[in-house]
Amino acid sequence: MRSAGGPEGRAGATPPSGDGVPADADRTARARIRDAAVYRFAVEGFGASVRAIAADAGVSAGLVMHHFGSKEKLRAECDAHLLATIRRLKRENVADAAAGQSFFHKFAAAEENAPVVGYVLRSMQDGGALAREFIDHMVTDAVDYTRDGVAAGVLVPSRDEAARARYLTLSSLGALLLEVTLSPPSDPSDLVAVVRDYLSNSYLPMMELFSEGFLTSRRMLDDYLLYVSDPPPDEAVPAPAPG
Amino acid sequence: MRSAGGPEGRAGATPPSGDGVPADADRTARARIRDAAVYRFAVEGFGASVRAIAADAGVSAGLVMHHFGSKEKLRAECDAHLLATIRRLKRENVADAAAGQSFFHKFAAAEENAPVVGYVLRSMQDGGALAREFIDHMVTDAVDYTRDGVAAGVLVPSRDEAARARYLTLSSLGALLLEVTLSPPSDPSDLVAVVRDYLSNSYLPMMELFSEGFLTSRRMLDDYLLYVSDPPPDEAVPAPAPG
DNA sequence: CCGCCGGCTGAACGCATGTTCAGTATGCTA
DNA sequence: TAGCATACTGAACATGCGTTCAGCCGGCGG
Repeated sequence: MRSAGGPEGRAGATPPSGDGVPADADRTARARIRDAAVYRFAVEGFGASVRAIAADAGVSAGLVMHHFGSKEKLRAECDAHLLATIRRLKRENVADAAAGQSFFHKFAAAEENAPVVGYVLRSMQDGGALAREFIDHMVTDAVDYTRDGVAAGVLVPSRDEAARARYLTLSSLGALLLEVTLSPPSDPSDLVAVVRDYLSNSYLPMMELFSEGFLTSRRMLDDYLLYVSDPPPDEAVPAPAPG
Repeated sequence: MRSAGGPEGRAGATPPSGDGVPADADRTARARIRDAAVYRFAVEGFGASVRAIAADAGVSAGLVMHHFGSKEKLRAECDAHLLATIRRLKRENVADAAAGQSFFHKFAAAEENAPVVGYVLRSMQDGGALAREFIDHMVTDAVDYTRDGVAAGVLVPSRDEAARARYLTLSSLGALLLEVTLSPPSDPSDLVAVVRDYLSNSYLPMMELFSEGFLTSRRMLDDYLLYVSDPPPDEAVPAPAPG
């Protein structure tokens, strides 16, 4: 399919593609490959074959190697591109982001960036560098948001703000990751639907927990605080789990 | 290594292995293969090769096929075995399990069942049937525990106990999964150390959240409750995220 | 006009995988 | 002792993978 230098050849490839966002056919093969890779990686995970990606982009497998050198480097470029996209989306939405979760909710529930969400989730499954970076960003943001919230008096202060921010972020993202992994959408375009369902199902318990707590007494917390302020002599590390 | 019918041959294989828990060499090859598979799967994930498993068990790859038919069936048997193990451990510890988390904390922090924990985490990463079953069990248990806790007056009641149990379970397990995926132990035997570190780091924020909540006012919760009791006419599904 | 260079293909290579198979050794049964 | 089922091996097969390579084609500088 698509013999080298056919009727249209790589029309419009060498000259700058011109205006705005070009249609799929009218773009650099390189860019098409990258986008196809993002999509395939999001849908199938990073085990997706170079040949499948190449087929999606309408080129040969050899060309992928020609442009990117190796599958690993291709993935690295996808990671970089995704990180840039996320940063842009974040910047665009920072205005109406009130709480830490908020950005992610809006972001993940938006139809148009299903591939981005899928890719990030895959990266989390994989433990890649992107996931680490993404989560660090989320944690940093959460620290900022909670600081503001505490200052404004709408959030309860914590004895260890950093630990709380990390805990809340890991819980939110981890739960979502687990949910999506457990019941993956049959059609990848349903990803956002699954995400939205999960978010709407967890909203009530989350709000209850955030507003009313879970334990009726402070005893376990106080016990723990007492415990860490005066630990038993034979143990350096605070504690695994008193309860 | 270990040619067919060497000096010791399959000594003690056909006759019942006799008493108690036999040493590694003195056991059915079939059992050795299964255990090696559990270990490899836990350490490397389900991409671990049949040859590697066979080598660990000290047999040829062909024998694995002879006993299990296919890699898939081998994994199915590992799943079944793990599920049985988990149920046993649960039964043994049900006595001193007070809260929903408690069992899992003790279970995951115990040195001896690192392979079990690793295998379950891998299964969650993979989205396999075992993970679904395991989590369903955890959720069911959480429902029971919270019912008891609410009845005893130590836990705040929820407007949707099932949803809360699921939310709490997915959050706990998801966060742990994410943490381990993000910074996997270099030596697989360090798994429980990583788990223990994570648990001790999240204990304070968790206790704070459970005891003191996160939001200082009930407004968001009340808004949501008002919203679901009288939803806007153009929308069937409750809500994605008001805030 | 020529030659070159870069985008691009299709076939091939090397490797790892799951699986098959013919064949060997061993213990049980008759 | 003969025969048979079973445990087991080592080589081989088929497949899919990432990657390499010789070569085609077309635009562009001389």
